[in-house]
Amino acid sequence: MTKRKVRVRFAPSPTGGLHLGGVRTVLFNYLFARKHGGDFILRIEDTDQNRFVEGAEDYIQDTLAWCGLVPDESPVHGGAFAPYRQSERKERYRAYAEQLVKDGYAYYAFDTPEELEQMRIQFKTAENPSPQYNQVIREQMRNSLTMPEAEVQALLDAGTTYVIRIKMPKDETLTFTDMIRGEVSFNTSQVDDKVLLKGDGMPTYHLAVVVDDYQMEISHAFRGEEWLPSAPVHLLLWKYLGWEEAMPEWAHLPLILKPDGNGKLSKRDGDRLGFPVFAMDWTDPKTAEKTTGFRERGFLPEAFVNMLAMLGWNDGTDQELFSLEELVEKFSMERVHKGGAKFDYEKAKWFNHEWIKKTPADQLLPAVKSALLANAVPVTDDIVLEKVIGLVKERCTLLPDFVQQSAFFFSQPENIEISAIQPKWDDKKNLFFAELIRAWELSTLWEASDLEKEFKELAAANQLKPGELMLPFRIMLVGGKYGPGVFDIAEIIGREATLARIKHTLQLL
RNA sequence: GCCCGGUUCGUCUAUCGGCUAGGACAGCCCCCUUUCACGGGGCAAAGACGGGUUCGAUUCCCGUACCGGGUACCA
Repeated sequence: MTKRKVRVRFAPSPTGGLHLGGVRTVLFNYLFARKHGGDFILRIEDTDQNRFVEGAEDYIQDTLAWCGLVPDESPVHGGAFAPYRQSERKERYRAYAEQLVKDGYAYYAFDTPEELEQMRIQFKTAENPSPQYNQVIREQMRNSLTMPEAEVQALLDAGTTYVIRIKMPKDETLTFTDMIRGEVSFNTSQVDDKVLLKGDGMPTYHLAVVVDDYQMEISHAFRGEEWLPSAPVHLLLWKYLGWEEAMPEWAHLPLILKPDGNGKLSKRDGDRLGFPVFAMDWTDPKTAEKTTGFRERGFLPEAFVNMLAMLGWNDGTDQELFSLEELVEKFSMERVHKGGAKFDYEKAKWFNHEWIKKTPADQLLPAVKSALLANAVPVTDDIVLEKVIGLVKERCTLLPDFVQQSAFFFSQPENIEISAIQPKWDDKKNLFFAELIRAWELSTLWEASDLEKEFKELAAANQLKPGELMLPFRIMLVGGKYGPGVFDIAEIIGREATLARIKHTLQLL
């Protein structure tokens, strides 16, 4: 291929939330574009007016923004190749379809949906459960190949609804090179006469994708593996339209599969198995059905993107944690795996945990703060919050985990799990804490290390093992058996709160 | 059915003919920590099957099996 400016596109149909596989396709497009100094385009493929879903396009834009995969050109970002919605490009497609008819590469078909259905029933056999509108069958259908020219013209003049179908040649071998799979071949006799222009005047995907990729000067076309079977149609269209030289290079990405059983991952699997499939929350405007997304589950976009990149790609080393910048630098389509990958939510969580650990507390702060506020944790002081985050983040896998791990820093725990200490509670311990209160009321220092030293010295003086006292102390401050080191907690919540919590619990015992 | 694609530990994967088949997640055990984690150490776990080609195949070729995708006036 001649070297030309790299221009790639993500071309979703706005029919609902953006699924994992979709975001991964975006990611690979984005990485490839950035790596080669090219452009990343978002094009909305809304040629099926029956499937239009309110809000879906905004959702796609929001998802890309959240992931940090912002397009250079899109319906909202504009660009030199606007418009970027196929519905707004409608007028462009018909002329090409008509041209194909004129050149003998396509034809008019007047079959009604009922007639098509009847054809499928009529020709259906055990060996051929789904008959196609192909080189053989088309001879028996109502189209400009079988009907006299005058009749066709009369139908056309009368404004009869028709579609334009591609005329697949007989027994030709079509070969192209897929960047991931290498050479792939098809025999045209196995491919049916796909509809190019629908009865409502809108193009099908097949026509639209070729026309738009050509007009938008797309250099590389990446899409899911489910498109591989229709590649010969696209190949032929590029050829018939006379644009063969400008055809993009193709890469068909492997599918993301269900964790259990078989088949490609669907939203239903997430509902069934309890993990997100969409990037962000999505509410179906018609059914009001709500689906949770990775963002709302508490994933960091960095982790989400990192996880997706590793689903089918690796750099050949053992490295698994990559920032977006590193991915841009190291990504190559040739290293994308051919086989589908079963989605593993546990591994996805691991990525998030790793990213929470490696992200500095101050950068985590906004996300953590909103998670805490959403759960009625009264955070006011960002300085304190930042310290807390630094202390607890290694024990948080998802953002909401910060709620349990840090709520007690900001308010006295409501439930004190005294059952954890009561069985082994005695007067000696009671006395120890009474003395501890007195000692700490007077102590001039209030740092974790000093507190721990005093605590242990006092324990020794009372002939008690520090270990026996640590859990009770933790329960007093935290309310339960969790959280970071107790003396760190005491340092942060301060003398007043520490002593108040000890006293409070002592009264319960 | 037909067409296309795929096939390494339970899962994600490394290996571009030399392998005692490596890593990660999950699992199990130990240490650390008298919370829970983090961290450290260890165990267990794989080349679908059958033929070739080759001194040598996980790697190349063929067949079979299995899995996936497609087979719409949906993308």
